[in-house]
Amino acid sequence: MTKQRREVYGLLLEDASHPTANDVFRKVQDRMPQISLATVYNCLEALVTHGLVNQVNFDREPSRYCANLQEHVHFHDEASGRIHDIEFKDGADIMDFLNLPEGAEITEMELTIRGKLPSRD
Amino acid sequence: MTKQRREVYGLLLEDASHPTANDVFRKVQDRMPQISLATVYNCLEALVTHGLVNQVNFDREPSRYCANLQEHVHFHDEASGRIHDIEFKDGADIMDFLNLPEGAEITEMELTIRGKLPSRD
DNA sequence: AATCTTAATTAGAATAATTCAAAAATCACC
DNA sequence: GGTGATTTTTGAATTATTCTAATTAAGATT
Ligand SMILES: [Mn+2]
Ligand SMILES: [Mn+2]
Ligand SMILES: [Zn+2]
Ligand SMILES: [Zn+2]
Repeated sequence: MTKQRREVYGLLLEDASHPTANDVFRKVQDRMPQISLATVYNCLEALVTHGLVNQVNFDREPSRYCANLQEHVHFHDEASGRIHDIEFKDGADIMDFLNLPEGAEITEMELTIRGKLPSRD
Repeated sequence: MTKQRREVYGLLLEDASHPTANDVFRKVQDRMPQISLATVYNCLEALVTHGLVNQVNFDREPSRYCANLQEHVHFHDEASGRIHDIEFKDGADIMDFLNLPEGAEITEMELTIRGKLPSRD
């Protein structure tokens, strides 16, 4: 854990907005004006490799980063543009919904949903 | 439907390997040597816009294209590198597994799985 | 058939997220 | 405090995709 990695990680822990590498760069710059974008990419890669952070991809958009380690899916709200974490119901197992061939092993799963959330007025 | 679009679409109908734009380009060139990569991108975009073809994204890899219009998810086999279409079980509804907020509307959903399929020996 | 109209294709340049390479800085340990 | 390993920094390279401008093709109209 270097200073820069701690800074990037700390930001992701308190910012659940699923920022892009560039978002992270701009925000970390407030506290470390000399940090470079390449370092942010390096830090994010290190955090992802060590399993502290998830890299989240939406279509061909820039990758976003998420420090929520709970298994969850991503809901992309078309109205606000915001991304929300959605958890599975207790006991839900995705294997129960799919016609997977006998003996298939799942390493990793990514579910993203696009839609509208009810406005909070 | 232009000649080029028909050619690209025909290829995708008979090739379920989820080829990239570049894969499509190389294969269509056999039958239309003068076609350009930009045209392949244009044709794919037109087919996607008109709902005949799905654009499939895996992490940050190049987009792949799929003419299977049945609702399905993608299983990326780590051993072979191949992508397989997996269907939902009858009556399965993803909303039943998720803690979605009251009133959320789903426009679109994408589920990709990475794992190992049993080898077919 | 010749002309007009519109949309599609082509070739090549531009874009933008990400990665890479080399040099400078930092760190860990003796 | 020196030495080797790791990280950061800067700036250049990469690469999938998009854009631009010019050309071609396809239909419709005379
Ligand atoms: Mn963002
Ligand atoms: Mn391919
Ligand atoms: Zn998340
Ligand atoms: Zn498919």
